[in-house]
Amino acid sequence: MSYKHKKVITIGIVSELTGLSERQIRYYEERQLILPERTNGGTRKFSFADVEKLMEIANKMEDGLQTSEIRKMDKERLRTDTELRNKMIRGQINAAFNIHKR
Amino acid sequence: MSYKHKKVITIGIVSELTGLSERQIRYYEERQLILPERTNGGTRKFSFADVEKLMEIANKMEDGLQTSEIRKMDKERLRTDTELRNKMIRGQINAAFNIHKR
DNA sequence: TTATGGTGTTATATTTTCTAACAAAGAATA
DNA sequence: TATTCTTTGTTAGAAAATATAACACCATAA
Repeated sequence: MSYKHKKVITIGIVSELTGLSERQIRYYEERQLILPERTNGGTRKFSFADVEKLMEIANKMEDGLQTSEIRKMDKERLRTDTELRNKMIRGQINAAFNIHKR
Repeated sequence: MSYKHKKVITIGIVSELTGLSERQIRYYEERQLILPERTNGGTRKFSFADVEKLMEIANKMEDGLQTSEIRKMDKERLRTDTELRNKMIRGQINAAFNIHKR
């Protein structure tokens, strides 16, 4: 996996990188906006991608959005991304078949 | 700075990523093979580049090298790299002057 | 107005990390 | 060979970092 997505950063460092309080970070996890991994002992581990995500969340919160709205946007984003990916895959499959058809 | 070089990983995670014991990692720092940063409280922070470096160190140790020899190789590597960079810079400067000379 | 959302703060427990010291096995050196 | 040095494990105790849970408070939504 890429360095960007590897979960290796503890919450104190994430707090420094994002400017968010640990309280806020834990709350956003509770609201399912981020999903850190855990050590065996239960300590949270975040990725740089999580850090980026948290900065986006901070921006949206500043714009007056609620966590529930952000959550919905995330889900919607996932849906359209998945849809697009599937379309592209179907396109590739069709192309592969058509090449050999004529 | 790139994710690869940002110092954000604590020693326990580094230990997991590299397979080295915390004792070994601290010892290699003592021998100046790596230079982690510190939090205000004194906790070490490593980068992915440090993790890569540690894997190289592990290989060299397996080959029977001593930390002092690895240290020398590092210094030598730094020397030649610096030398090469300076040569290239001088080359660029010369090229820039020559272009305008004729 | 009342309920919900977001965050700070506090308390207490647990986990993680730190340094320092001692021991031991193997490698290098006198 | 005898001695010193290198590397690593282990232990102990302190300090730092993180965890959860609860309470309070203000702002905003319903």
